[in-house]
Amino acid sequence: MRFIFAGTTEFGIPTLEKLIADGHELLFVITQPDKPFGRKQELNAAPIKKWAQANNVRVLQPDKISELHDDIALPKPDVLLVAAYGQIIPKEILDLPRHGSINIHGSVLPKYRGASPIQAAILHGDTKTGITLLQMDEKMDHGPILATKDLDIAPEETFQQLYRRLSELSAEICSQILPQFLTGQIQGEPQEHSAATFTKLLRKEDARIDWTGSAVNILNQVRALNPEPGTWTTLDGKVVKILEVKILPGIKIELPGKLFQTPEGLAAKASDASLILQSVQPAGGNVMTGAQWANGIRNLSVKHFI
RNA sequence: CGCGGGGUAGAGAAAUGGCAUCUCGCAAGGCUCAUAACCUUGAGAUUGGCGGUUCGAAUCCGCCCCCCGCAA
Repeated sequence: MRFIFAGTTEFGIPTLEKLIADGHELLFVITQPDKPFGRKQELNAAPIKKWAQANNVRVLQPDKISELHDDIALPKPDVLLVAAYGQIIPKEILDLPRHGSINIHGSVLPKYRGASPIQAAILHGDTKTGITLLQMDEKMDHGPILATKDLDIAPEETFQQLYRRLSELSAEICSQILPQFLTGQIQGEPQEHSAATFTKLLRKEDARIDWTGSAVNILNQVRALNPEPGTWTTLDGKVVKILEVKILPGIKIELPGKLFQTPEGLAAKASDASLILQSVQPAGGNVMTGAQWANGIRNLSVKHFI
């Protein structure tokens, strides 16, 4: 198989490595242009670009992928494989390769179409998710399904852990399914569109903790949204990131967001239970345990998150 | 020159020109049926670095190094 890969995040790396190990030919990689990043507007290359450079693979970084019409058409690739590219790809481009374009999606479609399927699964407290391999059409995550693979979500699993496991599962499914698709042994099955659900792009406000919510919801939010965009709340008007929490059953205090000491460390009250703050980061400060943070807070007993 | 917070004992924080303090941890001892308890004592600091102002600088001024939040 001769293929082109389009992707930006590290999600696609295990898949690329697996496909190359299987003997498939990677023609080149398409990724987003380098963008100013960080406090000093430093230019930072996307993870896929770094990987490609380290492996002597050609990298193209168009502002719009349609600029690459000829680059994609001329080498007559078998497929264009897309994973977390971050741009809408027009149909003219999708149809260029002999067998069209294939997308790897981090959920079992038609559930969680859109930008943040992995976060959505954790956020909703799902116990199962998976990977879908689908043929791309003009609508987002809408095309015929070639294959899916399920994966159980562990109760305490974080976004990063799940993300990594799903990226490895992607490598498996591509290695197994793509060759069969090219030889016609597998054909796409249309999705059940009436069952489709969608995930929105996560915004900063989605990551703010509502202390009047249930402890389980807050736990899921913390698991799903770290490190990006980073779950947060405020104390005395200053932002505090909440990186890791554990549920502490029982209600002792009425005010939501109220801070108090426990044998296991600093905790804060939610509506139906409390959360032990295992790892926090005040604005301007380093990551620390809740207990360490508490050592420096004056009048802790009258403080509460808002 | 994108906006902003910060560097003080092993950790987290006070102290805005005058003996460097508090909480946690650590060490020794005491009290308790018991402890995330309490009491006593102790060790641990060149206050990021260099220079300047001053009788006196963590504190004021200048330069440099480093860490981080926002934004992108």
